[in-house]
Amino acid sequence: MNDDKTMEGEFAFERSCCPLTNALDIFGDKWTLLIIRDLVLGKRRYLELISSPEKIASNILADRLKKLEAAGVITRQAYQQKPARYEYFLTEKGESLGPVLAAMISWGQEHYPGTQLFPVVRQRQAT
Amino acid sequence: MNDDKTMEGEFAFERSCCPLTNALDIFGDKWTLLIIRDLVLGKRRYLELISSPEKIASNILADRLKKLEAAGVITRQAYQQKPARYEYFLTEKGESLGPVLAAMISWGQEHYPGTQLFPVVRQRQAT
DNA sequence: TTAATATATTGCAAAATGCAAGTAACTATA
DNA sequence: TATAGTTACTTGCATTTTGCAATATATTAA
Repeated sequence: MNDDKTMEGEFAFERSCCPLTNALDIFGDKWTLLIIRDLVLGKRRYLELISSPEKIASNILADRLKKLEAAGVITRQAYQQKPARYEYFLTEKGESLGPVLAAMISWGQEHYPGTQLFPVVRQRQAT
Repeated sequence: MNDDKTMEGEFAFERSCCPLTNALDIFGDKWTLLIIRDLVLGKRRYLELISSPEKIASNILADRLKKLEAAGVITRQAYQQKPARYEYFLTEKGESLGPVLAAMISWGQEHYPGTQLFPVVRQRQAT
């Protein structure tokens, strides 16, 4: 494995000690922030996430949910047993991506006229 | 090809009309925003860009520079002929990514202690 | 003549992505 | 009872992207 993240001290970074680089190592791809967006909009379940208009593939969604949970950005809670069914929620670390989303949405709206954000699915709980 | 970007009207988007999605279609990967970061820090030339500690591969850098120019995020200017050598600059569209970088850097610094931004290479021109 | 510099391109292996189909454990309907 | 539907995935495989090393091109310097 040789996973540097288990190292101690000041050199435990995958690519560099740049904060931007370490952020991109978590969500630097075409799908991860769309999942975060959907959770911010109130989506919680697999079928809700997979129903977004970008048509994420099922295996990609499952992979990203695992990685985001491992990174501490989301958690999942079983809402029923037999069979176990889960809902996904943003952690505080995930919630704090709000300004990142806001900045990117603002940039997109400015430079790609005609784009518009999707409606909120469900009102989120106050923390 | 079937490239929707040549279509007219309200349906000319690759994946969806979401502003976040369209932003991610430009810089949703592990490298593009690092190039933007370097340009913000004052880097201009190929060797400067390729010398960053993340060790971007030469073909990836060339590919991203082409795509960013096509997207109107950067421009290049020859600083000499024989042989032609280019410097890369952010356009206004590229400069306006500042708040996106700032939000991501802030998130990275908050959640990945020990990260620190690299020093400015060269003072940028006032616009 | 040889080396160095700057900006790439090429070839190929490895990894990530995309698509379709399959699976498991139920629940609802005929 | 049998059949179909729901939800949350997993699997297999082809395509695409990435990563790494080597090569290319034009020029200047030693």
